[in-house]
Amino acid sequence: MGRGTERRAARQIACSECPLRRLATFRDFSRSELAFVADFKKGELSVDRGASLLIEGAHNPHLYTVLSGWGFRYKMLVDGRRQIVNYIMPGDLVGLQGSLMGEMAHSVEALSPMVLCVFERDHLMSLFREYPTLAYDITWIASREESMLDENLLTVGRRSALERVAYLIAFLASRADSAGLVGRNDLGIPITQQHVADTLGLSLVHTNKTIRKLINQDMLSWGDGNCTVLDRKALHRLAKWRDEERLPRPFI
Amino acid sequence: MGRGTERRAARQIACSECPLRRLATFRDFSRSELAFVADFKKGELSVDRGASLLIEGAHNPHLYTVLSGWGFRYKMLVDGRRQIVNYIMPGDLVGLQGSLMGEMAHSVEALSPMVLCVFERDHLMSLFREYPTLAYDITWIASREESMLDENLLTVGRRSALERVAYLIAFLASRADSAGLVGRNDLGIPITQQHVADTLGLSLVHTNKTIRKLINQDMLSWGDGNCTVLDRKALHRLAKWRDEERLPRPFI
DNA sequence: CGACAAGTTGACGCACGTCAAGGCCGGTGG
DNA sequence: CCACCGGCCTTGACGTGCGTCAACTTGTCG
Repeated sequence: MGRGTERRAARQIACSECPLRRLATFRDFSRSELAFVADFKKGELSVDRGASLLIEGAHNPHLYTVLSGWGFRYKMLVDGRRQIVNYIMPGDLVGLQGSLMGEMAHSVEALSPMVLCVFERDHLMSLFREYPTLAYDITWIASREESMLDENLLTVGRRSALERVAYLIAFLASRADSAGLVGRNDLGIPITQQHVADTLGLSLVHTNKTIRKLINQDMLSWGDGNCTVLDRKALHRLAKWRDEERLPRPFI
Repeated sequence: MGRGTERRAARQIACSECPLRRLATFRDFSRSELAFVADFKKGELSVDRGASLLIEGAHNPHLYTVLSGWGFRYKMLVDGRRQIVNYIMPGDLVGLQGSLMGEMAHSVEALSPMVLCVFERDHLMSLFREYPTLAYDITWIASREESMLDENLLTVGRRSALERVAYLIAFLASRADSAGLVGRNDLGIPITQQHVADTLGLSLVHTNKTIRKLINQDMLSWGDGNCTVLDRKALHRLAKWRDEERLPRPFI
């Protein structure tokens, strides 16, 4: 499928005991919804850091929900220029676009070891038929993705390099929060400066110099392929951040 | 609601006679689907060029489908920098994100006189409950929007100014095609160079110089707030365009 | 020990931004 | 009728934020 090892494991976590569902950020399911999802789930997929989950142009019979780990979606031009389009973390739905439209229009790669629930795309229609509330949730999730992309476009199109970096780091930290990735012994955001550059439309060198400025101002620290936020308020100020109300969100 | 006049008109076009539905690009409806949509529709909205349809931060009780005309979605930073995030044309759904998540995260403005079908967002859940095929369509539409945004991000982040302009014009021409806007006496794409600049993350002056290069190479022409494509292949080549399969698409 | 991935830093160049001025044209009002 | 204005496009001169090139460091893995 791609570089990096990968293996399919038998089901390890029952949906009823899904650790994500306990988090305050995610909405509760009715008993029957839970039963449907448990049946919808066909297995689990574990991949290493660097593994390709989905590849642009391919047809993939599966749909995933991230159980743990980080990843990113990206597109490439023929000559190798890469644009990271968004990041993926626990609770996110992966591969919906391919399920609906056939061919994937982007690739997905793991930033850390990941575990994903596997669903079959052929059963998606039955979800829509039998569980309108879940169908609504899926649309909600797609719509949330859309609004993240809008904001990322604003960032790449109209913010300066310094604002862009501040925004991106604050954005990732905020999402990590809401996905319940805080108190754990995860050391921070598992990205390299190359990822930052490819997300923000900057060169690696200029990205490095910009990050360094933020480090020198004690807004964040960088080490070992890991970024940690030290002064979130300062980042928000720099990035002209506007927080949105954060409602409990759905997840499949 | 915004600048520009605006008026609500009584229903003028019955869904069963919707001119869009006759186009090859849109999928056919069953009789009962059509009946539902006809009932879902609460009226029509006509606005002039320059009118604001939706405003960032506002709550709007409506959901729209574009019947005719062009518009665009945009976001702004506090200091006035503007980023156009996508364009809107016949057959597109407008305001879904606000319907699902409450507050609008972007604004929408008309590029030409527009007519829109008005739906009430409170009835969206009943659509999901009673017409899973329509719910599926809505999700499909959201997913299509997502893949357009992905591509726009790639453009703004990784293409050069010349590639960006070529890509954008080709993109708009292609969408206009598939929305059935060709043979009509519409003279072209109704945008100003300021719109192009705000879409591509460029300055107005540099945008102008870039467009001029394309005009001098007879790839397009510009006049009277209107852009016309003269050599689509050349634009595609320049933009490193990849065409996607174009399936019949849904529309509500 | 070499090889490679990730980060760092300085020197230099260019693609783009900014500033400034002017042209064209349709609309409005004297 | 002309005078004036504002929206849109155009062009030149000049400045700068970011890209490119190149070299070095550090850590890790074999």
